[in-house]
Amino acid sequence: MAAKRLDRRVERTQQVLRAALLSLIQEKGFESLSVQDVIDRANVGRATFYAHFDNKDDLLASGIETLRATLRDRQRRVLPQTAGPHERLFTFSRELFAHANEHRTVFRAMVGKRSGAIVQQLLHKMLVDLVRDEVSVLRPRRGAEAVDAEAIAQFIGGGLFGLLMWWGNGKMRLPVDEVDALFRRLAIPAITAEVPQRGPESVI
Amino acid sequence: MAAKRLDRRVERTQQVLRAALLSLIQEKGFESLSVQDVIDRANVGRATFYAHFDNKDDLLASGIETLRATLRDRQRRVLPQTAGPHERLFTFSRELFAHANEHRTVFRAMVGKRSGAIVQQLLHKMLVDLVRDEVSVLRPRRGAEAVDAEAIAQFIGGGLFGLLMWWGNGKMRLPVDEVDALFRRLAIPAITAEVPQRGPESVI
DNA sequence: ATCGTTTCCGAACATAATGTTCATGTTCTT
DNA sequence: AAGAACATGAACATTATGTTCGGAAACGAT
Repeated sequence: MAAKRLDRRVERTQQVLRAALLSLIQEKGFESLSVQDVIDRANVGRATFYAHFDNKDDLLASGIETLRATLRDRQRRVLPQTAGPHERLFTFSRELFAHANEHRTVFRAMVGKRSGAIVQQLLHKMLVDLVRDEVSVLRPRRGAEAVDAEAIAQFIGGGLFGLLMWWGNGKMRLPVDEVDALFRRLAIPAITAEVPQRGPESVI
Repeated sequence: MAAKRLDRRVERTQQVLRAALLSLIQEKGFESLSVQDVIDRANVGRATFYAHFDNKDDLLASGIETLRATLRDRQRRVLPQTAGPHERLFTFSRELFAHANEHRTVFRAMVGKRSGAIVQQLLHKMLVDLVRDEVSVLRPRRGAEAVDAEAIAQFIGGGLFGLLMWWGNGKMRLPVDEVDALFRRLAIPAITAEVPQRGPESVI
């Protein structure tokens, strides 16, 4: 947890490596991109790379971690402005779509057919985590429902992922607000349906 | 479309290659598995492999195609027995979960952490396709709603994928019927919510 | 400013997989 | 039975991977 102050050189090289990866992804996609490419672009010794990361995938994972942090910050910055409890559920989704929209070039390169699978896997996991946070807060532990809560998180997280991929890889014709609204319209009923004794409105 | 009668040899080698792939996946996972491994196990010449498939991934894709066909057959066999219209929506889901349950060893090896990303990508796509078929049938084209229909398919397909992964990679504590029921409870409200003028019951 | 430590470099190296080619032999189909 | 289609296997060029090591440079602390 406690972020130990890292050696300047370490921070610098890791940063430059992530940057190189990002720029290369936009050019060639993740799959067709070698460690050699990265260290060339980053101007970093081969041995140095392997001193920091196990391989390509490890570097990517570190990059995704950065993204997650960025999204958290965005959300924190916006959260105090949203008053209604209706908007408070899945607050992150709006920021997610907005972020994807702003960096659409990078986004497309990352999750497009060329870059593919591993990136998507990591993104999927990240989204499920985000959803789980909200779902578990929303419905405190009540014994047997714990299983269902996780299932719901998996379902909605997966759905969000699918929606995001489709929207992002398509022409992105829908504006951010509309995809987000669409997501909410799809996700919220799924939650409420799992609590039959309450009406849809009482959940928020 | 029309399945041309293939040369016996062709059919045989492709089949033995797919079988070799499957058994190897269970041992090492898909990622850490070379073309060399496959052709050794299959007892097939190197040149022969590349005469049939472009690479590992291509072979895998062919395998998934087989799976899809299997599922289709299962569904066709069971469909006439299901009477109520309630069970007619997403009929394939039950067969899907059942199939995963029967071949849980293979399933786990395929989509587990070791095999990973590409397999999941293909499976995801397959599920979305299956869902789309049902959703588009359910709500015929009505102009502007076409966009939404695709979005719904993506959402539900993604959700199903998430659910399946979670269930399959976990301890599979829930019986088949319950996961399936869970899926329906989550998916169906998502559909009906998109047609506000109708009540939840009228859709089925 | 110096000193001890950490990191970086860069080149070399062993290993391993990839995808192609070709001459030859085998097995289909008709 | 004959010609076409397929399989073989070995060789080959290419490319990437991850590791090693001595020496140089940058760092943090005092």
